[in-house]
Amino acid sequence: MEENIREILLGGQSFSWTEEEDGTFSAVLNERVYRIKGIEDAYSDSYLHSYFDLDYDYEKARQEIRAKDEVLKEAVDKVGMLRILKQDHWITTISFILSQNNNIKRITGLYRKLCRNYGHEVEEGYWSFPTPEELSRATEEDLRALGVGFRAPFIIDAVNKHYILSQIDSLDFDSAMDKLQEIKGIGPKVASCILIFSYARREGFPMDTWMKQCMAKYYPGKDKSYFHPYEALSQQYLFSFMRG
DNA sequence: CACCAGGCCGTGC
DNA sequence: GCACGGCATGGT
Repeated sequence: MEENIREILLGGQSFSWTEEEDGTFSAVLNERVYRIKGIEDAYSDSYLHSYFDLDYDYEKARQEIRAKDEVLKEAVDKVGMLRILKQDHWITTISFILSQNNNIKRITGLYRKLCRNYGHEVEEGYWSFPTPEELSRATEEDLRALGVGFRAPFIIDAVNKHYILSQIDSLDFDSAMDKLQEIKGIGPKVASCILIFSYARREGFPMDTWMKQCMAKYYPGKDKSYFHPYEALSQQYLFSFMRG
């Protein structure tokens, strides 16, 4: 089954990627520019090997999710094959703080403004996402001027508490959720996105507006435990299905 | 003009 | 514990 690379990179789990005119996807990660056409381009690079979680059997997971019920079958067949990325903790944290009460297009725009204004140029025209230290130069007023709105103080708090992100790996899921929510602007939904999309915690099940609709319509009375042990990947298929 | 977008915070009960 | 209004911005 061919991977839905566009949905994987642009469908709402990452805001780092740009689709170029020729169909190449590019992103600044790991202090350099990566350009790929498909997953096959990731196998020869150790950073991308981890980033695309190539050691996990997504085909098997997909088949088991597909066999769960008719809704998931339709979702999986329509969406194709998804992966869940293992992204940088810091980048993912700020990305999903930006995501609250926002849409993917505008989140991507704000992400790029942060890169252009506070990151550094690793190649002509390609800017890195700012480190906590780089972003600490920004005041709340600076961030509001960029257009992040009421999320400005949340970003400042994340800069001040970024050390939290190195403490997550040693915690169980519930403790990790609580720990991330010590940062202002991070609630249950954003915390679960961070745990899924950068800590490979497959039991996360973010409930955004799309998923609330989905659960009310197709899974009344059920919760994330129904999807065990594929909570995160099932959610990702359903999210793409609902938006599609 | 309204309502929505990968929600959360502060307040009130 | 749960319900509610407010919140910046841009798109429909």
